[in-house]
Amino acid sequence: MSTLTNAAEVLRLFGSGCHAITVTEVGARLGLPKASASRLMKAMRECGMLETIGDSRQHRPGAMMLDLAAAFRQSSSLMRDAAEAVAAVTRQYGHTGYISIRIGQEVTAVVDFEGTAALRVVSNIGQHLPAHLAATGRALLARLPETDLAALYAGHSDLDTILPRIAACRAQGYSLSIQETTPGVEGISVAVGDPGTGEAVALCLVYPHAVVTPQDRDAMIAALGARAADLAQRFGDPIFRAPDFSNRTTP
Amino acid sequence: MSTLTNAAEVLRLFGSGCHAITVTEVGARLGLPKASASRLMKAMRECGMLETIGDSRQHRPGAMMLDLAAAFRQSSSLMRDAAEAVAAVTRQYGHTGYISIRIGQEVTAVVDFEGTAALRVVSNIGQHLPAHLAATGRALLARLPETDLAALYAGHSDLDTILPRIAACRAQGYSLSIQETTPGVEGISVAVGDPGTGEAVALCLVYPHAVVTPQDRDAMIAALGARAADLAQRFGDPIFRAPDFSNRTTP
DNA sequence: AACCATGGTTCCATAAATCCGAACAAACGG
DNA sequence: CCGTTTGTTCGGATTTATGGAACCATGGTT
Repeated sequence: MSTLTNAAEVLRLFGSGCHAITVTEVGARLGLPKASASRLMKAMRECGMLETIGDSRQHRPGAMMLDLAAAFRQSSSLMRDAAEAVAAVTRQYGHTGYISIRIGQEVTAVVDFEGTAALRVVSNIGQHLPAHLAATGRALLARLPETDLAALYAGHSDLDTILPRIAACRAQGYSLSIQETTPGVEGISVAVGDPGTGEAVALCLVYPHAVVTPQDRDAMIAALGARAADLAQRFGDPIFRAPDFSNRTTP
Repeated sequence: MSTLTNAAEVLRLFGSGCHAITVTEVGARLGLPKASASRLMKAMRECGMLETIGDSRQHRPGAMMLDLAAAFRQSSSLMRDAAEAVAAVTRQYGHTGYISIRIGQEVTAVVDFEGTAALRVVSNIGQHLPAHLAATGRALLARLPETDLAALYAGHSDLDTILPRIAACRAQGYSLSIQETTPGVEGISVAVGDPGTGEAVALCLVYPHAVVTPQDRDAMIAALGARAADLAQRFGDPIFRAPDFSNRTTP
């Protein structure tokens, strides 16, 4: 089914900052003759997968993607309930929260809740980060058996630092990110899973480093952990480990 | 391109509460032989458009839809800026806000911002409402020339009530919904457009009817209208009309 | 254990769609 | 207006998609 594959490749070009694209660009990036690119994108327009922006030559994903992303979120009880839990913590503390999932070596945000606090965080839905470099990613990786983790990162140049860091996160029950992905911003994350579906999500809060004391931070970790523990009990997650403050690191 | 059309039809089944679907259901709903449905969905799984939920037979849209929805939102300066404007009003008043777009006779939400107030609103992204029955829809319809509006609703059974209602909304510069789509909930909406791309979005706030006084409501309408006016000026919207309280109705 | 129903997958000959380069059309900028 | 760039259409050979039949997997019943 080459047409479907080509269409998916076109759709996959939208990411990493690419919100709109022309026929010529698609042809160049996918190595398609311009006639093929033009015809494919015409067909994708006609079935709603793409749409043009006004009368311009720029194409973007079609509006149906809003429905599809919503259906994806709603398809999982775990994601739905985790989102509710994070929303509640966001309301409680006023900081931005979100839930993330892992896809291979990357994490991506599923839904976010903007806080009322001073920090304005651009939504990171649609962004993919290396999992080991983000609090959410580390929390999710910590759920993997050692063998699976080693296999996932086999041959990775930073293997020496990744494995111990994830192990520390696993022992601690949460992960912390200090100015790691965004200057001035700290993030805390706890992951929980559903053995019935094999899914796992990371619950996360982000806040400005400068305005949150260590005591505040611990309170938020505890709140996030309590919500996650509730989810873990509800879904019967055998891997879940509640945050443990007795051995502090920044994994 | 029949395969692409079929794939799009499969994807379009996700909506109106359908978050997951099996091969047999797809075959039945699209009138496809089960062999065709099976093969099509297998190909869609392989290119990431669909994924199964754990080991079950249930299929959902693939996670790539999160990226595509984000790209859709980011592809439009108007949507981005309108979202920021609504987020600010949500923070200011604590009520849930969102922006919507119109697709034919329907409206759908693009992005929402959950408030801190008592009202817990389930995200309506992924829901489609008849435009004329929603505040956002009426605000957007009010932007259409009379002839376009009449053509859009030609033959509609409620034409006698739709046209005057939209006209009233047009005269007033905003629309109001009182317990119309959700019991106990009121919504206010103002629409603004970008003549460069031909796009229009409705900015909207929803709040519990019981806790918001008419004075509060007017203040929120004014705040939303001021933000929309700023957008209208920035994008050069010749149709925009600021909220006008001198002739109150509930259009 | 054998059988049945249900849901899903694979096979294969035929039908339909796709492909690419060339020709053509449209849009843009000087 | 003209030249350049971008995008679209055409058509026959090639590739892919199709549907019914056969097969497979799973769970429940006798």
